[in-house]
Amino acid sequence: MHEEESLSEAFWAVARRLRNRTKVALEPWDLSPSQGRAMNVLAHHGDLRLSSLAEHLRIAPRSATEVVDDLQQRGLVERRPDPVDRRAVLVTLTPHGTTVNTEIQAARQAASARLFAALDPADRQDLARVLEKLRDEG
Amino acid sequence: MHEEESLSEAFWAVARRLRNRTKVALEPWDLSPSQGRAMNVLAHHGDLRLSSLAEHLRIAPRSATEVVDDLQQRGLVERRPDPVDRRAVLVTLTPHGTTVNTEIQAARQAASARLFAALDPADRQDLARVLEKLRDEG
DNA sequence: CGAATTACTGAGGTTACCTCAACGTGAGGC
DNA sequence: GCCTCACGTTGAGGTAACCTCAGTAATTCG
Repeated sequence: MHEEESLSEAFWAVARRLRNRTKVALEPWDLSPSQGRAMNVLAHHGDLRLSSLAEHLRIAPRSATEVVDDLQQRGLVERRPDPVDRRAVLVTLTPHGTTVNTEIQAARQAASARLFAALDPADRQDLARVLEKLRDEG
Repeated sequence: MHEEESLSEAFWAVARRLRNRTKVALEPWDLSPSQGRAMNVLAHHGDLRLSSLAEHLRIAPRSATEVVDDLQQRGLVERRPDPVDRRAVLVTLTPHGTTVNTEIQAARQAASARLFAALDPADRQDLARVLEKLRDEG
């Protein structure tokens, strides 16, 4: 009866630990959540219009302008005119931005690896299997 | 090599689903995160001084005053003088607050149960076992 | 041409916190 | 009984990371 409750409690307890570690690992870059996600979205999708970047980040276009402004000031991102629509702006990672994003992902991965390292291979496999079910079904 | 990365990715994907569901389930009460947690802390610990409630919530005492103010206005919580120290204030759930907290926990549990229901008992046990390790060790 | 779209800008608002300083009251040490 | 410290409250002001609304300029499309 209380199985689900303790499951979600345990889940959140682990999530909290994981979040703390990645937060600490990401502090050196001092990026807001949206800024970090923006870098990653751009790394995966290549150039994006400001409007579609906003959609990916689920923030208002007005806010995306500021996120990109900040990222651009730091030289992580640049604006280019869209060749097929001169009203539009394409946002791209600069080479430096690509490097930084790679570093950030590495730090993030290292942080979580340190937590999951407490598990033996069998546990990791169990966890991976169950998480996949939870992610895909339900 | 990429095992930890996908593990944490899967973990966060599941966390996101879980968070969305509980958020939706909790909307009817319109409580801030700290307010919700405060109710729960009080339900578990009984009376608490405002200062120790603040510690439990990891917020500043100044902010705890406001959280309790709001909860009190809604009749979920009441302030009583501490019998052993008349400077101090004890915060308690009212009967109504206890009821509401129970309802909230039920809604939260129902929301997560719907997700974890996708698992068969063996998977649930595996998950519980692995999460416990991650929560306690690491 | 006129309407719609794209992004930028400014102004102002929101939430959920924070710090700092001051205040009234009460507790405890000596 | 004094002095200092602790407890909660209050006010003022600040912050991050968003939001909406309104208006502008450039451009595209029917």
